[in-house]
Amino acid sequence: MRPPHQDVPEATLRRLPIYYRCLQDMMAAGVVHVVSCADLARALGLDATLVRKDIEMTGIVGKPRVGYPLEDLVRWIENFLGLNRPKAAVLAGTGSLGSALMGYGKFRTHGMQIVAAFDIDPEKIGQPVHGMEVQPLFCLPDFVRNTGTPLGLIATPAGAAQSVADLMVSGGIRAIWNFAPAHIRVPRRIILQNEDLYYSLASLSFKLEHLMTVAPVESDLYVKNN
Amino acid sequence: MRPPHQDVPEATLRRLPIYYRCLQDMMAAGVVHVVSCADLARALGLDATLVRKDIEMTGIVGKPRVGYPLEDLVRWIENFLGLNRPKAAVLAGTGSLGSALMGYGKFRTHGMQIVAAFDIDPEKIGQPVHGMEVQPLFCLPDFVRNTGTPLGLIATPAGAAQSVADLMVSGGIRAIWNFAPAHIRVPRRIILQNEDLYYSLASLSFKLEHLMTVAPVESDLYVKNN
DNA sequence: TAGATTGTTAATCGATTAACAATC
DNA sequence: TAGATTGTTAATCGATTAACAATC
Repeated sequence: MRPPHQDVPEATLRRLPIYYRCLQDMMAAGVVHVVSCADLARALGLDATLVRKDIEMTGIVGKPRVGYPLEDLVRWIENFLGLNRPKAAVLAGTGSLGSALMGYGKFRTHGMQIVAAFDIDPEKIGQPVHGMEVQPLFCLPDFVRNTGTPLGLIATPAGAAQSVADLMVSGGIRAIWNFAPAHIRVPRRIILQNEDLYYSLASLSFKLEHLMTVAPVESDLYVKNN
Repeated sequence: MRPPHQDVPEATLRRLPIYYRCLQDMMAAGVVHVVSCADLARALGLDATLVRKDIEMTGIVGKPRVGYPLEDLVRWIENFLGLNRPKAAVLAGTGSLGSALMGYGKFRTHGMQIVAAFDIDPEKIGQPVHGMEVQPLFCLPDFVRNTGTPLGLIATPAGAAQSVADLMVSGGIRAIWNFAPAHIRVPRRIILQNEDLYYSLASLSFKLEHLMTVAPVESDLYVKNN
């Protein structure tokens, strides 16, 4: 029962879900019932020691010479990440993106359940979106307070993001998942995760221009001359 | 004209777009026309030296004692990341997410333009989505080949993601931006960027359970006892 | 027993931070 | 000139990789 549960590196936190999906796929395939770090590393093109360290963070104890029982490992990661304990979430903004988020049915089995949706547009308020009635935005803080909802999703236009974040914070939200293309500021105690497509696009754009040329031989020579 | 344009750290590539947006906001506010690394660092809660190193990667030369002309800096980052040279992109999958992506009008001014949309559903083919006629999926490879489109977006269900990726690769795509919740494999030369919400959700879930308690004093004592 | 794999400790590598010299 | 900020080099820190001992 080793894990400190503190200082789990961000990088580990990014990789564990990848292992999780890969292991689930293996389980679905049903070919093997035990998996070693080397197996996982090979499947994902990673270093085996890195995989082992990551997996150790979950606290599971494996069997030398054998590996980890596939199903056990899946459960440990699931439990470690909390994917089996869905967090309630409120959604602000029911445009195309917000609506798409509500349609992601599998969020519930992956740690989150959207329990209410809010919008400022009178035309949308009262209308059902994916079977849930849209509520007026000003009701959001009270809803968060009264239900103790820990997580808020922002899927508004950029201009509204900061004020919506403030509303969430005023209601006592603990974490914000921001999909609006805007930089928002929140108190230090709030967990903020930005899912900004423009940020992703920027690095993709760079790579496409610069990294992409795994150049043919002549060009390689040219490059070396620099 | 210093930058190697090779080995730009991933971390730098993630932060530059953040600076870019912040600087644009400053420009819009119009209060200042010159900015120092310390200014930027303060605005974003980062270390000033870190900001300077990142900015140096773009190759811009600043003035000691003064800083960087705001507009110049914006242009340098923009040019460095290639945001001013839109890349053509094809979209596969025109469900709610794909449709939302097509609706992101500002992609064009941020490095990407969706030039064609594909789907396998006969009901969607031929229909317009955001003013663009959906084409049958089997036409995708030829389209990519004939137009030299460098970038492919996958917004299909998980089950279809790998085969769509294969189609894109067969057409000669150079980069794939994958929004489907699935692990896909591509040849090493292809740039692959995953935008997997389940991965993000997993780390958010963990933080919500474990990191969130910036605990009151008694709890702090308790934690120390571990 | 022999050998493969885990668990753990040490070495390496890269990114961040700190220190300082150059300069407007 | 004095001082703030850039540009650059050195120190620190953390994550990855390598080495090895423990174990089934």
